[in-house]
Amino acid sequence: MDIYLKNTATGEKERFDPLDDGNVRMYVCGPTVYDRAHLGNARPVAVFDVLYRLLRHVYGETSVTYVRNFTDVDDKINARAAETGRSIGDITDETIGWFHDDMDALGALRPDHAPRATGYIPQMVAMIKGLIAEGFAYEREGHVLFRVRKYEEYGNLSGRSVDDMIAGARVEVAPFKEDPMDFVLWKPSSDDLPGWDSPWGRGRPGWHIECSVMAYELLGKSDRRGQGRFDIHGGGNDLMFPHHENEIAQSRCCGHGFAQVWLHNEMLQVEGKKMSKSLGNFFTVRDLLEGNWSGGWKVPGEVIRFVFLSTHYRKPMDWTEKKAKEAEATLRKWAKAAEGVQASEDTDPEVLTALADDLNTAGAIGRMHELFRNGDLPRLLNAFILMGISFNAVKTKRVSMAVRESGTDSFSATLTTGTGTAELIASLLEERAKARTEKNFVRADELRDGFSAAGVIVKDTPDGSDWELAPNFDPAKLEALK
RNA sequence: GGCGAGUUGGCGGAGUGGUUACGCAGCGGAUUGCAAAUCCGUGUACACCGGUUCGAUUCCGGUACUCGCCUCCA
Repeated sequence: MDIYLKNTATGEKERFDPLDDGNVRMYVCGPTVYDRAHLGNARPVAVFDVLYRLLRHVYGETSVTYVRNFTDVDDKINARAAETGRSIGDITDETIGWFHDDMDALGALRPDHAPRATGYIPQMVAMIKGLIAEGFAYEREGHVLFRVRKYEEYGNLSGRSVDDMIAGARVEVAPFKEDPMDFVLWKPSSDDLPGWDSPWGRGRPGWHIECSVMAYELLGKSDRRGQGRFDIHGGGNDLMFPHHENEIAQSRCCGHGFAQVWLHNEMLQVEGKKMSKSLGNFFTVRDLLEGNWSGGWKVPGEVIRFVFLSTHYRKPMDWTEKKAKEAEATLRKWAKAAEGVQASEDTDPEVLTALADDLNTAGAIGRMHELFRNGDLPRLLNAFILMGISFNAVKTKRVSMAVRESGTDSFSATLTTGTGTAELIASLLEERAKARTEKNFVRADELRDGFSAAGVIVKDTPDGSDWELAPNFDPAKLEALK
């Protein structure tokens, strides 16, 4: 089974050829932990989780090593600590816990290693020392800066030349920089900020060096030929420059071969616009899970995942409420049909081929629709497992997608706990069924129209009636049907 | 200004040098006491202008528009 991936570094879709079939190694940039993960953070997690699963499927579960870091030393974290008066450790611990919870909800497997930057400070210091020794970095006023001009291939990944970048670019000009493009490897910390002792005084690492170090320690070090190489480095498109460019510069200048294949996912938008706090379309994964967003309803994690996977990772993806509803409807339909069905042992070849073709998840989903239509439920389930999509929450949830009026959300809570309204609906449905058997169509129609007017959507199936609440759900009208 | 990505039917979204994506919505039918649900059927779209070709939505060039990055946001 050949996997093809579009390598940003070469611009070509290439056949993936791991350095070591027995240990396929992948690194993905993880979050800076100062707050809940927003929806945009979740896209690369879902995308690279599918790749992780595919690699495990092809090379074997124990033959893949996946690393995703946590940046737990950063000025944004310091700022958050200063604002709240809480300790940095509290904030990062809590945020890391949240991140795991939220990504678990999306059905993402935990990486094999989820290192924290602060666990690798001595290694960072060592790498920086090496860079200085070789003339690739220099110390000024407690800072250590990377000498970009010294690395000739700088800019190759993102296709930029150093001169272009400086012309008209808003680069930070600091008096101690030799060149405006030089970036920080180490910076001094005042007493109130986290810091570690170093040859350059008490300070903290720059952002980029963390990834170079952790990728080397956990992946590159095990390169059989001792060249510090590993297979795949992934991340969001926005990280390509400067973050990934800087990682490459640092690592290559230490003699590390670094990543062979670079993958970048495109950005996420919301209702056609960039997600931002000022536009009011900013929400976290948790907000979606709990119904605390503009749509107002609780979006199960698998629905979020399904929406992500229905667009190719290298295309901009627009989160819309309409898509979320469609995704949920599809999952519910499949979940219902697949109840009690055993997944097949074999994977549908077309699903696998689609995924192996540069992670064509949308194509794979298209094929899954066909499997459903053809009644090949065992293979549909197998595809679900391969893509990490479950549907437990969708299956058990009777109330969700349409509940969005602020006043009705409390009812959904009541309903899911099985008290009050749910019993009333059940008894009225029973009454209607009885009326129909007795050919009392006047009462049956009255109930049918009544449900509709009260905002209860009834779906009759061979096994009985299913129902859900519509946005216009009106408990008073329902009560009046008694 | 520099760099990059994209433009597919009402909507979403794959893919291909000449044959059906697929889903949703719509329409027609079956079914139904009437509905709903379900099932069956149904849609010839690929921004614009050139070029290559027997033939291009698919390759090449240009134009327009959209979006992203260049500011430690994935």
